[in-house]
Amino acid sequence: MKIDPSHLEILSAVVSAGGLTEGAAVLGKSQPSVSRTISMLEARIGSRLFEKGRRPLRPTELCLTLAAEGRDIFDATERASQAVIKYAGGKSGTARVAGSPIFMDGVISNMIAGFQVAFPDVRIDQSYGYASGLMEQLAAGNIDLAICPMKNDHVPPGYDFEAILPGRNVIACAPNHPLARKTSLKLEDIVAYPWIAPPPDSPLYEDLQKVLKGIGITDFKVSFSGGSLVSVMNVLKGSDSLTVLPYSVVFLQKHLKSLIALPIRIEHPERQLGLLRRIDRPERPAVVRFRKYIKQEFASLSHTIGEQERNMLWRK
Amino acid sequence: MKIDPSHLEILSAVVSAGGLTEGAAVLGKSQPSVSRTISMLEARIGSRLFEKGRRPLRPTELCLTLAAEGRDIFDATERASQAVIKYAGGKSGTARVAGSPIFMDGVISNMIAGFQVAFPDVRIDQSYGYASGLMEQLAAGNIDLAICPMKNDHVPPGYDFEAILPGRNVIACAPNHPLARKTSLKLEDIVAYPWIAPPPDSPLYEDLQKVLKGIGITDFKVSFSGGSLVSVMNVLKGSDSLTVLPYSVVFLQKHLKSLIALPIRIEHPERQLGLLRRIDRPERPAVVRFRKYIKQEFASLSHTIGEQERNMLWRK
DNA sequence: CAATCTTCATAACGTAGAGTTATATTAATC
DNA sequence: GATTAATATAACTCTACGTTATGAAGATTG
Repeated sequence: MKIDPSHLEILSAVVSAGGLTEGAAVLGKSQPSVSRTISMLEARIGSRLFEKGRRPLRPTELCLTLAAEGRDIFDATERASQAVIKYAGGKSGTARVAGSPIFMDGVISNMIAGFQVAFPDVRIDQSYGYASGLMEQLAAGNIDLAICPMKNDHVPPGYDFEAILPGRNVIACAPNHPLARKTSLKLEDIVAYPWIAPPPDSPLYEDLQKVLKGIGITDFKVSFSGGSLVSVMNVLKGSDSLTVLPYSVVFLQKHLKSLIALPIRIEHPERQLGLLRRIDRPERPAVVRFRKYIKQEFASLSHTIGEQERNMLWRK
Repeated sequence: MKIDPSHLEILSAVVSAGGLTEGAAVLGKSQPSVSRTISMLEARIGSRLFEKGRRPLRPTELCLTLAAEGRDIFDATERASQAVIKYAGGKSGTARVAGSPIFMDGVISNMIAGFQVAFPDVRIDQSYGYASGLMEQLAAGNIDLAICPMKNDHVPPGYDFEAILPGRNVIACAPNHPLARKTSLKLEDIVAYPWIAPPPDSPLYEDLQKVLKGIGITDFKVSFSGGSLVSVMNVLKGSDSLTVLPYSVVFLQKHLKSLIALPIRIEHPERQLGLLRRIDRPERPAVVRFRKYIKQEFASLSHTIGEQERNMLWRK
């Protein structure tokens, strides 16, 4: 015998409310509706649920047993509703995000930490990639959001791009670098030092070349290449090398005293860092929440950088 | 947002079966029916439950959460169904039974013990009373079944009476009574001993008088009256008293060596012991089961008594 | 890569049942 | 016995579930 679970829910409401009228009120239904539902349930199970001809409705033993199950069912649907609300509000679920390694490690992962504290039930799946690969992953539906530099007017069709930070690179070195102590810096000062390069397929590698060419250096020595941010920082720290990194990355490492930017204004790429996603694929709530969180964090970061900026002297 | 619990059940079936078609088969429904139910559920909660355009249907995270609740709901309805089946089969519930004290204590309670072992989830509410009171209790709906002596052709309208044992009384005494050793008993032998009487409102009290009058004793001494069976037996054991008791009661005490019947055939009442119930009130399954159990036990008891009977010599 | 297979989605339609309001019954109370 | 309060019934509408038939699309295979 298959019993309709919602009938048990109704039964439970009637029993705990202490009557048909009150039960119907609790359920937000009319009294006759509930009355008939109970009658049909009685007919179906072939047993009375309430003693006949008793006016403060008296539940039978079987009724109480069934009502207890009804309560369980009510609780389960309630939990389900809450789960839906939580999910729809972006407070649970998964956001799959990918981006260029240096950015993810140097900036995004710090932001993710804050997000996790605020929304512990949202799972973040992070992976790495560069623009073309990221777009493939987006198209294939393997990731929900890409964080990468892109020229604002070069966004391919089918994608949406929100700029969150102007592309801006700096020459970076370890805080104990000889040049860090110099008060006035000349271009000639930096040519003597070896360079560390990001992985050759990274857009930063291209930036490095352009930057050095821009300041007149065509022949430079790359002493290390291919590492992730942590490796780059470690090598910088243990040597006199220089490198080119996004300013935001260096900025966030500053208080850790592991990186500083040399006050030389260099050519900045025309790209902007931004959030890339497929326009056709509906965003899951957790992704929306994560994306907005990241946008807000970057807005705040931009502002902080802007503040600091005014107190600094940059050489061209 | 109110979610229909049966939708969650269906979702759970689809998820655990691994597809719409299999899920529908498990549920005993057609595939389009299940398909549409899922679609409507998705529309109602505003989130996908299965990833779009994936052919081995892949549940989303939210879907798995809801399916887990669906499983709980399924389990609850299953428990409810089992409870109904158990109840309808008379294997759970309550039977309220009442009867004359001596019978209840001496015979019925022994049978109840066996019933409880066989059906531990049936609760027996026992109480005491005599014919008129029992009928009132039946009429008021306070008890389901009365066990009492009644003349077969004197059953009042509205009641059903099933005879289960002919009324038959014996003169009983303790096993260590002086008369117990005598091989041949004469009526004159018993007049010397004091008598114990049941409560004055009991039909047994009337029987006692008739019996004694029947064997020519009009002037007898009642040394104790009003006790229940245990008190009667205790008094018998500690004195040389005699009493009149239903043969079935004495018979069942025999192996306990606490009572014996004197082999004197006395006048038996025209009443029969039987099961009395209201004809208009539908019997709950547990009551049916209990009543049939008692009938069967009495049939077996009758048979056993009949066997013993043939090997005994009764004096008139 | 076309063909095929499998599985899910959609369409169309009948019906059960859950909702409503209005009203009749009935148990409890004074 | 009259009154009151709660439940049952009636009559009707409409949602939604069930069906079968069929279309569409991802997966698989030669």
